[in-house]
Amino acid sequence: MKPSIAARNLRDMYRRLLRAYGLQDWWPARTPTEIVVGAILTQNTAWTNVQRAIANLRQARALSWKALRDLSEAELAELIRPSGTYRVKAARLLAFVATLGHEHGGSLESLLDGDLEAARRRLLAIHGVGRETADAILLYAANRPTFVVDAYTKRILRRHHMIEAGADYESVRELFQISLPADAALFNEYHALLVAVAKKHCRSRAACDGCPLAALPHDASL
DNA sequence: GACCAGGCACATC
DNA sequence: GATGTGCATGGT
Repeated sequence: MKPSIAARNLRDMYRRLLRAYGLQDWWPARTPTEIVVGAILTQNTAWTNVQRAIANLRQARALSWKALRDLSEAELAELIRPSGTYRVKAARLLAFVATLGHEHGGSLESLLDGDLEAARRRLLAIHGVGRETADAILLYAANRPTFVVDAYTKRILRRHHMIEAGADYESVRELFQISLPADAALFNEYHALLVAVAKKHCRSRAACDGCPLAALPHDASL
């Protein structure tokens, strides 16, 4: 697909979703610390379970870098147990805290500021931070214009013939980056709208009925 | 009871 | 570079 066509399709899709669902206000005004913690805890996990874990951390007054650093891995694991894969995630949270302390003087701003792609590479170098988590942290905690690609995003774009089967993360992200203005509020909203439409209309073939994207060329079997 | 959810690291080919 | 596997909970 020619880049100009893909760009037009992406913008058309956004207009349809926004008209159908309105502003989603995803991951609004919370502390950057809580957003980073949530981004790691939500890896392959339903958001309701992440909220339980975050509630535990808040209850334990552990939602700050200093408090997290002072917890043992076992203590942290116990607090975040409801979010699943808790031993893995405890190690990842502590890896993030350690990197922040050792290489950025404990300043999240210094980690996330500066050239966007450079900041993204710094995040990706942290154990436990992959592409989606890095982009979520940059977008939601620092308001940087990087698009968060998830399984829903790929599925919808695939169904609408906008990407190839098996398209990798970076190529899908790049499609958004080059097709849309670099606007964090837009990227935030677009991603939230994709999740909303997928949850409502992509669970089964029959669920396609009433989908705001049904008028666009698509293949519901994908 | 299977399947999924706002993935990632690691091993293997 | 692509594919397979372990991690582990709570909801449907």
